[in-house]
Amino acid sequence: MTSHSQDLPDHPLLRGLNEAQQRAVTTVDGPVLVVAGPGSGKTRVLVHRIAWLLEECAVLPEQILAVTFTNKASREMRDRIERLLGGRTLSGMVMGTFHAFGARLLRQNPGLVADRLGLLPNFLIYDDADQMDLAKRAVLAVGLDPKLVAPRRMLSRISAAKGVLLSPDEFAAAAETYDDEVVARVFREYQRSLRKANAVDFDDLLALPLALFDGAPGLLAIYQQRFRHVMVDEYQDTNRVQYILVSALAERHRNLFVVGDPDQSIYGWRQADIRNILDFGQDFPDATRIDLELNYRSSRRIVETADRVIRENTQRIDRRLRTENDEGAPIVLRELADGGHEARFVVDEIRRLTQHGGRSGDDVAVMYRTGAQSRVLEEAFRVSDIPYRIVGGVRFYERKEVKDVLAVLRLLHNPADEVSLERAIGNLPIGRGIGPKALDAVRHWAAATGETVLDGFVALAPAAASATAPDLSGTARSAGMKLGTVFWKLREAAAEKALPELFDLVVDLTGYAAAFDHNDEEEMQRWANVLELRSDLEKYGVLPPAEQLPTYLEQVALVSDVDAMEDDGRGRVTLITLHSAKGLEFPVVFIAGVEEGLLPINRAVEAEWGDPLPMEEERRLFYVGITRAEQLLYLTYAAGRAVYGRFQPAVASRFLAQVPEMHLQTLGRRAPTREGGRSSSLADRARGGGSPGWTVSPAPVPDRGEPTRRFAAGERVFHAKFGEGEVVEATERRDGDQELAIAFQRHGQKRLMASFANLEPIP
DNA sequence: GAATGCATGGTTTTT
DNA sequence: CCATGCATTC
Repeated sequence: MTSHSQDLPDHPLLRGLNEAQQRAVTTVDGPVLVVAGPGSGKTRVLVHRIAWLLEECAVLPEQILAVTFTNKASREMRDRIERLLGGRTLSGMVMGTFHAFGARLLRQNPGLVADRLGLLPNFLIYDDADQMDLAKRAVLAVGLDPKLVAPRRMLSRISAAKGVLLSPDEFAAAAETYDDEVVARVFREYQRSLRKANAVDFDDLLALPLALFDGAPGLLAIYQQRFRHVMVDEYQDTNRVQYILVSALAERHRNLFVVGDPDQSIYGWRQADIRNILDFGQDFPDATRIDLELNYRSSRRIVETADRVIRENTQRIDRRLRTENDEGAPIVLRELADGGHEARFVVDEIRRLTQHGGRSGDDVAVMYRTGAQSRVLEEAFRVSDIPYRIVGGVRFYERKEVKDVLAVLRLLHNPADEVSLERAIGNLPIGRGIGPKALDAVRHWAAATGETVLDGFVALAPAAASATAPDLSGTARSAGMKLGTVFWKLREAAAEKALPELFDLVVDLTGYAAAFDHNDEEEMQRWANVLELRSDLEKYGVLPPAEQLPTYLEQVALVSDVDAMEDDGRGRVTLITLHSAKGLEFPVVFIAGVEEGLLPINRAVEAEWGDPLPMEEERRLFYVGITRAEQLLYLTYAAGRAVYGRFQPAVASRFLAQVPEMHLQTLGRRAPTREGGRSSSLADRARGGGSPGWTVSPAPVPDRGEPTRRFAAGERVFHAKFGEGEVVEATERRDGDQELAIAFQRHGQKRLMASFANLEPIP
């Protein structure tokens, strides 16, 4: 156990760090948990710590494994370490996402992977859309109707199962309900066809390395020996498999350093297990815990608001976020009539800030809960003169025209990829004339010969001079021959041509290039996307020819939208989901759609009674959004919104009730509605109550008919959500209501309004 | 087998 | 509203 901070208080690598940060940097032995609030300099700590290990502790780059949440984060971290160490080489240091690390591990051990897992070295990583295709085919294959058994739901059940390392057999054995059995059947079929396609999904990238270690303990020992220091960022969003993976890797040297913030855990739906961080001390009893609570990012008003909002949650480590920053500007709240007005307000306000407020567009981000909200916002930006970029939305690599071309490239790399084959046949001109019947015949041939389906088509090509060929006749045969010939030619080209030239041949020979109507503006945009793919490919020319295509395909599968986000100096405003915004920061942040049903999302509202956890996750999401802002924060919501093209009235989010009135500036009047006088809108009620702010929780509308019972301190009460509790304090309010502080047995102390809480006295 | 037109249902969040 | 899937028609 050595701590250098006492010996070297003024080391260059520690200069400018506060005491807690210095401890985090210099505590290099044993397990360490850093609980880092937003803006508390955790990236700085990670960067300095790695530099410290290399400079002061004689650790070699290849002995370090650092796992980040996005590739962008790891890129930035690597850059910063390099800058800090002035050009010292970091080669050998492993830094990237869990998924990238898993993929790399599998790629580095092709022999074992083939032996133990039955995957050939050219295996592909299936993305979300591929997984959907596969799940749907699995549903059909087990004789079920995809309309009744939603493939998406199957996929999420399968993912959840894989997230706790269950095989299809184990899942089937544990099935309790009929629905579980259905899932089990689909799961088994899904996994079978995934392997048959020589492909893995995202969950496999985490689970298969563990499976490999199980079957080959020697391999695990090599990695355990190598990684003297294992670091994990955004630890609150790791799932059980990721936890097991890092614990296994760090087992020998026991230098596991994790950084996270339980209050920013927003991936519960992806099996992220908040227990990983909450129970770290139990899992590693000798762990050092370091808290970073001082926020350097945001104004005091923003920090206090965030702190006040998150304190409502019951499932958290009690701590207080603080800052020494200036008070800053008030948080702006604005109600608009609908989504369109909201979008225009945002755009107008940004125009004002950029034209008269000295802001640049890239200082600004607009955040929202659901991807669907980006549509109206984008519309408003498009008609404005303000440049913008959307992070997320329809991903580049998921665009139909891009996926079509990628399908061919993937087939050239992995001929077993039937999802891509079907896609190519269905969407490219070269697939014309090949229907289900023809495909079936080729499948039969493939099953009989042990070849792939694609090879069945190639066998039809005269040039291939194959001894056997699928039994086809008539138009199907000639169509199959054409397809086979194209792939036969493309394979030859793939062996000798650089990627951009291969691309040219692909779009040419498959007839895809000719299929775009040059007079149609939309089609030209799609063609432009296809061409963007080509310029993408040009970057891979520096690699050895045999590695170009595989490296590219791997990159396509593992790159995220945030990763691809770059500052191009054009001053673009960022439109981004709250989830994607985690880890980012902007001087100016707008959070749009702060409404019941949206933030919190409907599902969480519906689940609330039976399960309060989703609601708490929604609140964390709001918290993440607030804490992205450095100086200016705008919160907007609409009195109504088009859902599925139908107008739905909306109510301000309950979360707004926690925004301290003293930090709030409410802008403008509410747009006129046709509802007449009575409205449950928060703004209306606040005005009606005579005080210009938020004093009451807006969620449930009080039943005016019943007189509210009065409560006194010491009285025992029952609450539908929080259960039994005791009134600690009862304060009379001017409006005749009571403000109660109640200590609940299971959920801690809460402040509730008597008229809203619906409390039952317990005698 | 392909093109066209109608019906239906789907929106959390992503590596 | 929009994307997808199915039925109808050629």
